[in-house]
Amino acid sequence: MASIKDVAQRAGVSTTTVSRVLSTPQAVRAALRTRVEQAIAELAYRPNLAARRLRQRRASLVGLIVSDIRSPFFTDVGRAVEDVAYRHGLRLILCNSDENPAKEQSYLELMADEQASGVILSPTMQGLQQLRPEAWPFPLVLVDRALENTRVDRVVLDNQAAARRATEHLLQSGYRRIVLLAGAHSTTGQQRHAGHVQALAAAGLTPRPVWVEPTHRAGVQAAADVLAGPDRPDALLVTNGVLLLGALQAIQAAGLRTPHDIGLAGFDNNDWTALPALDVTTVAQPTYDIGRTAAELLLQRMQDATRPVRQVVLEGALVVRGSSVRSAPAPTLP
Amino acid sequence: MASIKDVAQRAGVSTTTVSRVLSTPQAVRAALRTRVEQAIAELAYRPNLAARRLRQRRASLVGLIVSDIRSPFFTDVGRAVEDVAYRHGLRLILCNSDENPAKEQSYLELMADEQASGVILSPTMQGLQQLRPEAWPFPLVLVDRALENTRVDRVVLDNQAAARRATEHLLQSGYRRIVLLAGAHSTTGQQRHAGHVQALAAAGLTPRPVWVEPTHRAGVQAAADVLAGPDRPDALLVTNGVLLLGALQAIQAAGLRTPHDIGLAGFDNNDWTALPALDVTTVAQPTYDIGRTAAELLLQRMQDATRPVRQVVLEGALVVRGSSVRSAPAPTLP
DNA sequence: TTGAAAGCGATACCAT
DNA sequence: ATGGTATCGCTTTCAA
Repeated sequence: MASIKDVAQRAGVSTTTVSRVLSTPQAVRAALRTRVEQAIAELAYRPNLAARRLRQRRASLVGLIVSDIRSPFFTDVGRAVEDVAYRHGLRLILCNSDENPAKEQSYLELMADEQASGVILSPTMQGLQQLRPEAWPFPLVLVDRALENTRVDRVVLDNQAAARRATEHLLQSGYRRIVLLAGAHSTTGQQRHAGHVQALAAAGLTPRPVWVEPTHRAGVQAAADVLAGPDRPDALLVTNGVLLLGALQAIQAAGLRTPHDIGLAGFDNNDWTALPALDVTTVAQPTYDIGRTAAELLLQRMQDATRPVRQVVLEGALVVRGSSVRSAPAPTLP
Repeated sequence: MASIKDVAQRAGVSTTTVSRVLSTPQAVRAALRTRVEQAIAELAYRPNLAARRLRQRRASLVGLIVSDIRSPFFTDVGRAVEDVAYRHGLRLILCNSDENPAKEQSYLELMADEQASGVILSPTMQGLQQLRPEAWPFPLVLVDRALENTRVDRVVLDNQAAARRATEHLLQSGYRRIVLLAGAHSTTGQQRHAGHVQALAAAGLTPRPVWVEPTHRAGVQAAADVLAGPDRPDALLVTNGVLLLGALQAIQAAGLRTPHDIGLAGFDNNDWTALPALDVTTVAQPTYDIGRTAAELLLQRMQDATRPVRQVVLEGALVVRGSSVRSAPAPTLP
């Protein structure tokens, strides 16, 4: 493995010059620069990152810690972050906390140990409550989930508005006994709950939220319980894609059909929701924009640690499909 | 940021002793060790990984480079690899090549730059053809995709047998005009094609393979073309989960119903395939086992570079559901 | 069992 | 514009 010394020797210059060719080429005379570049090519030299980091005391590397790597939402966000990072010569390390606060903590420590230049985090609820951004040696940007009073850059969906619109849509379709399946342990679940309650209140209706662990299994079980219980709802609104699939599974297992027997709408416009046989109404999130914006916020923060904290709020788009639209229109409200 | 010097000073020992407490605690007298450990705790000391790597010339870190981060197959594999790596004090870096040979190459170089201890790779076809395992400074284990004659450890599915069984199942259900939608640019697609052809040949039937880019869009398009073309097939077999969803989309868009109008089966037992309204017959892969085995092969190779190359072949399980079973049984073959 | 000191490979300061 | 040299923080001989 060739080192900077070997390159210097071969080019007949000092290691300093080689280093400069690598970092500030315009500071080296063209003739010398060419010789160095040739030596680099001939030796297939690659700088030792460990040595560089040791000296510079930071790595050209950003971390993305997500709560569920399987979610298309986060893979899309990840792709956007990677695109931006790559264009700025930063490497991306992807970590999956799996909704586990201990794992999340461990990955944040990994990032500190690796001397990451910055981290984008989709925190667990517990992690968010304990989060002390200033305690970490890197700038932090939150995505998807955040608390109002946390003093840290973030980009989130207008969850409340999106849930309100989805609920209003269900009401307009004539559904009245709506149950909300809300993902537990996340701020998004709470905010979507708030928007849902808001819309119901405006219509003079009482909310019926059910809080569910954000797993497929739990989604199936909770939906099945609700459907089998007393006063079966005439519609379900589900606050994330995983639970939405679970709810649909339970609906079909119970022999019910959307939109007639039951209305259905939910967050995350995953591929399968568009299948004609399912045709599920969803709230589509601007996933790529979310990731791109988060990466940009991080880059700006890396350049200026003192700039004011920014929150970017993006809008979701309601994709109306057959699962929430009854052929016979509901009677108009008074 | 406290360094090993600070710890040594506080504990009244040399840096050598601190280093030993960290790596070989039993080589330090209990009394001293306790003092050092206390100093470490008081200063919240964390070793500088860059310095350690620079000295040791390798990182306690393994890479997993997958071709599609969105696939549940790879996220399951990733989880297994992470579990094993974590238990052995190794960190995992997850990379997504996105079926792009250039990205794959770039990530392999990243791993070399990071001085990774080992890499698990699901290669693109082009990457596989050019792959020179001995050219990398780390041991390599292939998952999911491999060529017979590559001299490298690997763990793969018995793709041919699985495709043969799936095809035999379709034949037993009475389907005769079967079209195979096969993912292009992958050894798995080719091997599954081979198993399919084998089963058809045994039944005296002519294969009708269609090679498709492994994206959702391309899957929809290809299936739509096949369904609208002359001599419409009576069944589709699809070699991966992404294309399977696309095929189902096209089937439903064409107003066809499984299993009567058309039979359907495919690889990857993704969550949505179990929805009663879809009920798609699939080949389930032992994803966690694949990941665990790959990680174990890598660890063994890291310990002994000279051990013979091993290939582990795992079996898939055919999950028969309604999409491929006609209510009226087919006439028995002669 | 413990410590002194060399050295890993790069960068950054200070000369020239 | 270029080079000499100290230095980043740790591990690893080697000696005691």
